[in-house]
Amino acid sequence: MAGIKDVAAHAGVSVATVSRVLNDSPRVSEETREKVVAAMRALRYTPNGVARSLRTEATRTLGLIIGDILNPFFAAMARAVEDEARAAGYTVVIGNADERPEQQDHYVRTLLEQRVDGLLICPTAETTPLVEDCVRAGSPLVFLDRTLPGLDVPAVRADGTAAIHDLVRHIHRLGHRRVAFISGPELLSTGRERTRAFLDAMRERGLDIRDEYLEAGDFQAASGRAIAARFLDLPEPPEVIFAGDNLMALGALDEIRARGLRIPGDVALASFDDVAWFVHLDPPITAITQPAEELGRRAVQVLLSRVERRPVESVVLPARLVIRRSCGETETR
Amino acid sequence: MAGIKDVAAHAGVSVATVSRVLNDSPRVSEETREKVVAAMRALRYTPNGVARSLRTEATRTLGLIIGDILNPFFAAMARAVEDEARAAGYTVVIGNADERPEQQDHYVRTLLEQRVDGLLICPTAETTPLVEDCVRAGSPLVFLDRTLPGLDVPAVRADGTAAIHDLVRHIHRLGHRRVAFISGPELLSTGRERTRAFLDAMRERGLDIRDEYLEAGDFQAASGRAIAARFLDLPEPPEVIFAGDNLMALGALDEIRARGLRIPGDVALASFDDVAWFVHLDPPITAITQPAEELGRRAVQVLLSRVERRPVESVVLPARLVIRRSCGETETR
DNA sequence: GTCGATCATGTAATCGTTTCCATATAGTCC
DNA sequence: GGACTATATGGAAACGATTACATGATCGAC
Repeated sequence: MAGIKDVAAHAGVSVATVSRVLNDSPRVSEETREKVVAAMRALRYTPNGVARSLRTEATRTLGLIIGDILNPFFAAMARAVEDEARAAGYTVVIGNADERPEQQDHYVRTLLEQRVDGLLICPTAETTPLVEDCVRAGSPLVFLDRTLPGLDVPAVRADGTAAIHDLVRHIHRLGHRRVAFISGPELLSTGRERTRAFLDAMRERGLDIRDEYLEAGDFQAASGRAIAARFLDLPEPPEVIFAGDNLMALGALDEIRARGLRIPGDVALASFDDVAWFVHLDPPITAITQPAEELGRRAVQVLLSRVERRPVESVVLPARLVIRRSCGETETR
Repeated sequence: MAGIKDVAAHAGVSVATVSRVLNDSPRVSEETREKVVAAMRALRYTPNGVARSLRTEATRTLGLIIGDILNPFFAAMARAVEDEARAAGYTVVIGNADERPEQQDHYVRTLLEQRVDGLLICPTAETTPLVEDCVRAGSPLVFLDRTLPGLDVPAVRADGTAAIHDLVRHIHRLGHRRVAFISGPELLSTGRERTRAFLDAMRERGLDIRDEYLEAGDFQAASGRAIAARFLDLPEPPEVIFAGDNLMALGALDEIRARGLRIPGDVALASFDDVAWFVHLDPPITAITQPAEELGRRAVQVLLSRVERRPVESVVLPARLVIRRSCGETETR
């Protein structure tokens, strides 16, 4: 493959000059520039980004380590990250951590070796020593969606507290009293936050929370289904099931359907995390929507601020309740 | 950041030796290896992949240029590509072409500059000169899901012909005669193939295809909805609407629901492309499922064969009909 | 006509690895 | 004990760009 030397020879100039036209330096005459451009075209020259990166210590590449690209919420964030990065002239390398700390570490290591300019991580449950090292070493790191306690890393995430309060009020006004929550893992900041908000909101409305109405899943569909089944098997089953993410809501939905129960007549359903097809369900599912795209975009902006050593602040965006029909139709009060 | 030189100095050996332990060369004594490993640990040495790539002319990186990561079919392929690549020791750079040839070109150019070892492309409609250049230059290229006519590039894709014949038979046996097809763009190989298979299958069963029952969308939800609306406005609307991909099926579903029509009583619905939530709909949607994960995995295998200069062949996997309830319950014949 | 400024261009060092070749040491064989 | 081989290590040249510094030309001002 042709290199800068070949172009220089072909155009009858030095490599320095070729490099200058490559980088749009003003220090080169129009005439020479044209000669060089012609030579590049003739030789089908493609600049070697690897060599350039070695010299300039910048790869114009961002790493994104994500739980699972199949989860529509993550997919939407990934998409936005990609768009925003491209707009800023960066490409992004995606790593699926699959919620496994060791796989997350694999990607942190690999991407660091590839010398990405910055790293966006949706951290899995545990803080790993490797991540701590990164923080200490000052690698440009930004957490996305979730945070890790005790680490001084800027984070871009949504806060569902207000939306959960709204949801509980909505449910309450609909006349429901017994509401069960399929929570997320206690180890994830998002899981903790949602459980706490739910409990607070219930207490605030004077609704008691029975122990058997609160169980933690793992943010995957199967756990949602199993927990919903246990709720429904209770001597006094809940009137409402609120799932802590879209996949567990899906699992709960399956269980409800499998039992031939009607929503919201027999049991109401609500979900944290909205996904496009909730609105196509019958009835459409009431859900809390997170601004996935904006999270992705903002995360890139924050990360690029860090990369360029500008001051950086964490970002918290509100989630929002979207009332549809799966909890009931008319609010009474 | 510490480099190989620092490690060498710290361990009291030469850079060559450090490099050898880095690459697991057998030509280094156990004693020295330990000294070097200790030095690496002490200095928190992270190998510089950029420098290594420059020297070895290999980046252990694959590029994946895809229509839209938000489309669950593409997301599933991307996920599989990533898994398979990781298993082989590669990372994946993803580019969203968004069905725009110029954006596809942007990524081809960028990834080529970054010297990815191979490129997986889901080509957009038109063949661009840049892609032709790549083929001519012999860059390791594999097409995924779609092909481009007249280019000698291995492709990994699904063939829906048999499944479409099965679907038409299913519909026919259910007693339906008037079936309309929302086809994909004529410019995409998948669009063409599905239309042709549908027409063939209909003819084979002696069903006539009225012109007004065949209209091409762009594989996006909005076009599916608009075309479904036109079908339903016809003096004699179809008994069945078959959508050429999952997003257009979604659009059609919206239109049907908006009109308060019942599925399959008022109009039946079927979709090319299955997505997880079709089964949660009421009624569950009859669909043709493509082996997205296997396509992704096989594509990586084929691409790596090319990269390693082993012989390469295109792969065609069958799509499969999944009968659910959206076309009717009991087949008569 | 000389001086200095400005501009276009060239020379060569550099980035952090890998790897070819050379070299030193030890071990084996006759 | 000398010749040879095997083994462990080091020196230095790549890889393909960027860039600090040097150089020669042109030009205006005095």
